[in-house]
Amino acid sequence: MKPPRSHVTSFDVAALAGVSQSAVSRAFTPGASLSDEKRARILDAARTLHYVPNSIARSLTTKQSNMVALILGNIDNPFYVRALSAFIAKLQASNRHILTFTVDGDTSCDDAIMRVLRYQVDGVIVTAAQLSTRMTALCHDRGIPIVLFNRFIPGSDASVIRCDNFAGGRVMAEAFLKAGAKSFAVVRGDPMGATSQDRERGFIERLLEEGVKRRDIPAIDGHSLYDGAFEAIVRTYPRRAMLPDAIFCVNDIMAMAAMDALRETLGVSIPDDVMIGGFDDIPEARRWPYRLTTIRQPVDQMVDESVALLQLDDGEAPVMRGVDRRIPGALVERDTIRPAASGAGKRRKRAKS
Amino acid sequence: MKPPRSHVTSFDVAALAGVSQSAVSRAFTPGASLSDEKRARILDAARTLHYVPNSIARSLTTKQSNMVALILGNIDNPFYVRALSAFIAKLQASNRHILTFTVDGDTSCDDAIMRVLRYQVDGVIVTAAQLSTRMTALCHDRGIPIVLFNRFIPGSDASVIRCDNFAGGRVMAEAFLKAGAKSFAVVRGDPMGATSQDRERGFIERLLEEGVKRRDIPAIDGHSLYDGAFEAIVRTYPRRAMLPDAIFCVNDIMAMAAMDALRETLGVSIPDDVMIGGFDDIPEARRWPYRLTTIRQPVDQMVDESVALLQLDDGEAPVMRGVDRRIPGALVERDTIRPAASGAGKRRKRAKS
DNA sequence: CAGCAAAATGCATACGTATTCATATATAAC
DNA sequence: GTTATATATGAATACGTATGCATTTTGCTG
Repeated sequence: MKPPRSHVTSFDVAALAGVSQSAVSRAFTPGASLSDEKRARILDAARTLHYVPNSIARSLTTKQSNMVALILGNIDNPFYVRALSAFIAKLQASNRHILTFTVDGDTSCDDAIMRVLRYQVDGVIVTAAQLSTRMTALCHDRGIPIVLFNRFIPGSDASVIRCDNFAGGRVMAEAFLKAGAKSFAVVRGDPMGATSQDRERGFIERLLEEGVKRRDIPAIDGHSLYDGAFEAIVRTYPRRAMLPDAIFCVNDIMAMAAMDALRETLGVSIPDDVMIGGFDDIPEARRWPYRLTTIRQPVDQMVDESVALLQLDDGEAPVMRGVDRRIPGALVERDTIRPAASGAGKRRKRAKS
Repeated sequence: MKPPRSHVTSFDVAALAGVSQSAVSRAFTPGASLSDEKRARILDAARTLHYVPNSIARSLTTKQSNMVALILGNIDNPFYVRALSAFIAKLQASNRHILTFTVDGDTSCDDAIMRVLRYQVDGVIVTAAQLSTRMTALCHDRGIPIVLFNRFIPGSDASVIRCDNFAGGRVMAEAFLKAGAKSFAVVRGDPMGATSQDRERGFIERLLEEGVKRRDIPAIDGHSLYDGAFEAIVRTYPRRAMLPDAIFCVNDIMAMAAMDALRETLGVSIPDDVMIGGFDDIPEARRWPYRLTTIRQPVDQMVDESVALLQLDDGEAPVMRGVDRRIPGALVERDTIRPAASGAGKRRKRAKS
């Protein structure tokens, strides 16, 4: 029925334009030495033949695939969707192509890397997934740069770009203290993940300085999921009297889950009965009925720096390793923490941000 | 510093294992004729040399890149994130790789297709983006199957898999009618998009049958965005008295926006003061405080059928064209439409779904 | 017009694998 | 043991492009 994939090659175009195949190749290579007249004739011929250069063949000779692998876990968290979106836009703008993988329990990140290596990708970005140091070594052997986005793997020499989670945790504690909170709790994500740990540790450190006892800051496991946090909150606080003054959730989806759970099951009022703090500043956080006070991760800047670290434009540069860039986040004050001034005041509408 | 990308090739492995390069190639090709003893020796050699087959070179000879392009617009809508996630999982499971593109106003879908064609992808899936018929022709010429996910482009012979949007609209109207609604409004997305139009048309058709006058069903443009719908609702209903009995939003994010807007600005109670219907059944729709009654799109089934239509496993099959598969959605009854029985009753909690 | 640098062009080859074809070896049938 | 058949193996080549090198053409200076 259909012609068996009739491929138009640079030779066909060359024949039609009356030039050599080399000339055709040069016509599609910016900066190559070729007269304008000939280039025009070639492009004309290419158009009439519907010729499209074959990137696969190109990659074979140049050893540059122009592809970047993006390995993501936990796509349920809107923060990583936001990051994904930013990565795609950024890489697409520089004419790069994105090979996307998702990993979870079943498909380990190492598997994904192994498959990606076959494609000679120019770089690998890993977000929200675990990665063995053996794999980073394998990538580095082959000269493939790899950067961890908001992940830290002890003992690995992979580069990492992350928000300053520790400092962010401290800032959140400070905000609670200023608002007059005396009792606290923290809802953490993956108890083994560096991201969750750092935020929690920063938070606790600041409270300890204020004389709060460590055992008075209970940790609740929300597993970085909406449902996980919702159920954990319901289980932990069956009665309103048990609530602390302030709950720090190490990311926004869990904060939203906590708010939903507390309002639905106990009918509590936020921030009057209990204050809530989040982390990430996902788009949903600013919406009614949440208007969540949170720490904003500068996603775009983090993405920019991640891509820059790949050094895609300089094929000869040695791969960066061991970089650990911590970018500060910023407190976004909305309606889930009482304003500092008013001692125990009424809820007050704040300017939209 | 670093060795200039020392690539271990099948020749190196062949030399170490004392066999020909052909044998190495066969060792990595399932089903190839090769003795077990030799295969084992080759795999051993490959392991010690850290050899990884080069898929680029492989693709060049086989003309099968094992890559599928995924072109997505409107990644702000969680429904498409959900679809993306399903596509990745599905394709990954069959050892396929995904080339991801996002398009919006700036980068048109046609541009993305042009870039994708260079990579000899085995198939293209387009979700939530416009596409010229010229491009589908170009793909078909090259034997590349292309399927539109929840899009319909009149005059194109690209295959499309979509939810039965028209029928879904009718079902939603039916649900409103059963609940006793007498006045209506519809919040639409892209007024030119077939998806939005079909849902709206189905909805209206059913109401016309009931004697409702067309001019009594005002359309509000929400642009398929949370913010767009929020503002449109606020603008359209400055006073509670102006509200209809029921508002059908052609997708869930706009329904959530409508609920947020109405509750925040007018303090209305849903479904007592106004009933809301959505479409998609995104994960957020079932959460408190929404618990949205909506039409569920069977994402997984739609994704499965889309991938099946690509016929990736049969390189010789002629590309399917002109298929238009409409998969029915299902009404998910939650708390934003009053139960049918109670004439104009109190809000009643329903079982979690 | 000579002389020379710079640009333009074509030829030939490399990139790393899959696969066809021919040959060698093992297996089966009688 | 002999022929027929299936299987294993290697040599050689194709896939489509980029690029180093040699050669020709152009442009420019004196």
